[in-house]
Amino acid sequence: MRASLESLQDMCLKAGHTLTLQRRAVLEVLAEARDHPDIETIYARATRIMPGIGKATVYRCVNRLVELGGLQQHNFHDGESPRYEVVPVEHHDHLVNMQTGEIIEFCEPAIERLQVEVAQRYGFRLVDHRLVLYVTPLQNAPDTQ
Amino acid sequence: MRASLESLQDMCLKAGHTLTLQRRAVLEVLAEARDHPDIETIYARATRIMPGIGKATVYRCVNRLVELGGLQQHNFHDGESPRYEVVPVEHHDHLVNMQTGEIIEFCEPAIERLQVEVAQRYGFRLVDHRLVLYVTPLQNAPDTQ
DNA sequence: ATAATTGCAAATTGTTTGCCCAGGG
DNA sequence: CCCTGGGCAAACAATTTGCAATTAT
Repeated sequence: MRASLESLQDMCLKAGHTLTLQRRAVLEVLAEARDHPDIETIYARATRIMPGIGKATVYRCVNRLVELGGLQQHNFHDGESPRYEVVPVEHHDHLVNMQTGEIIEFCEPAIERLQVEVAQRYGFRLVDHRLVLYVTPLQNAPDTQ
Repeated sequence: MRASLESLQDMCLKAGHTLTLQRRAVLEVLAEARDHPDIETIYARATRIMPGIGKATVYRCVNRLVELGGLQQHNFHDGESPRYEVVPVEHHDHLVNMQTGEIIEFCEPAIERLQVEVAQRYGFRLVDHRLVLYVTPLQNAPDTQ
């Protein structure tokens, strides 16, 4: 479950932003994405809804959403451009299938609890975290680089 | 515990690389760093050991080390340049003090075990993972390291 | 109306590459 | 000596910004 298109629009309006056609297009793309797209992909999809939209506009819109806290930036792959995901209502972490690039969401409460514990052990309060598991399918017996 | 300067030098020699003065400087910087420096920092430190070293040389050397598997790249902060760390002998994860930027290493075997379990639950084999905890001091900042 | 926003192109930033010379094994 | 590798500057790629024209409220 992720934030709806309406809640993203609300967020923009509350921040005093105008709901232009291009902004609507980007928000729609983001709200419907199930695959953690990068800017290039978001741009391509937004172009289908709003032909002629500029890439700079997409960058600006995405960055604003991130600042507003409605969008999360991920760095799943070193050296590649960041991926984006509308902040989910219920938290989850990610599993990256290195064979296909597919990204799977999961949540393991036991891990979440342990993270809080570790932070406390060092005298801190856990504010946020990133956990990404890089995996390969079990049936294949791929390399062990 | 991390790989020693000597083991890094060995790694380069075995790969057929020359141990030039500038390479020695970068390796020394990396072997001695305790703070996950970025390229700019590595460059600055290497300059003190080997004045006149070019930034391109630092990039080349660092990238080669990463390819050889002797150096790890981290993306602790979205939008900032990557940080580097000599591959540690024993695995650990990281805790980022958001107040100071300090990076603390930790290892929680229970979390490690659960990660393998989660991967299997989805039909995968865990190849690698990234876990970063973003934290703030509870009250008074205790010492670590 | 009027303040925000767009598209474009130019500017930045971070990183890589081509080239020709220098130094390590 | 040969070949890797260094410095420099130009090339690149990704992202940001300035600006005049445009659009939402």
